[in-house]
Amino acid sequence: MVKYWLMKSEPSECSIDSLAHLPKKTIEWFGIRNYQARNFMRDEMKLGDLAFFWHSSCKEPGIYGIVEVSTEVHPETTQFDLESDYYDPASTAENPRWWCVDIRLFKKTRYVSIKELREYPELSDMQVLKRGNRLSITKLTKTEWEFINKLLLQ
DNA sequence: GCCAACGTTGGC
DNA sequence: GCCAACGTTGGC
Repeated sequence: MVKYWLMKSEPSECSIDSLAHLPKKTIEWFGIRNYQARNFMRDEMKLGDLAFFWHSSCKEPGIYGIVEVSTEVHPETTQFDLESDYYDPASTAENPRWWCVDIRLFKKTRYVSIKELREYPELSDMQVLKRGNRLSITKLTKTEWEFINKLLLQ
C-alpha cells in the first residue's frame, strides 16, 4: 500500500532544480532533527511511497514536484560528520539516533502556491495548511493526493 | 523583519 | 514528571 506524503525543503538547501540536476536525481533526506518527522521515515515510509516536494522558508512557498522514496530507511549520515551542522555527538554507529530515506525526483510539476491550496475546501484538513504547522514531513490522504494531482494537470 | 506557534531543554 | 524559558520554524 503506497503512502502519500508532503516533504518540505528550503530551496537554499535543496531546491527542486538542484534535485533535478543530481546524477540520479536522488538525495539522502539528511538533516531532519525532529522526532515526529524521523519516526515517519523510520517507521512508516516504504520504498515507492510518493510525496509532494515543497519549498519552504522562501518567497514562493508551495508544491513544485513529486518525489518517490527510493531506499529503505537507513541511518542518516550527517549525524556522524564532525564537520556538519547536523553532527550529533550523542549518536553512535551502534545506536544511531537519526534515520532517513533517500528520495528521487519523479517529476517536476507546475507551481501550486500555498495561497491556491488554501482556496480548496477539499484540502482544508491538510496539515501543512494548518496554523502553526512546523512539521517538515506530513501525511496526505489518498483523496488529498488525488485532488492535488488533478490540480497539477491544470 | 515580525511574531505566533511549536519542540526541546533543564532545573526543580 | 512538571513547566518556564529558550530557540527555531516558516508564512506573512
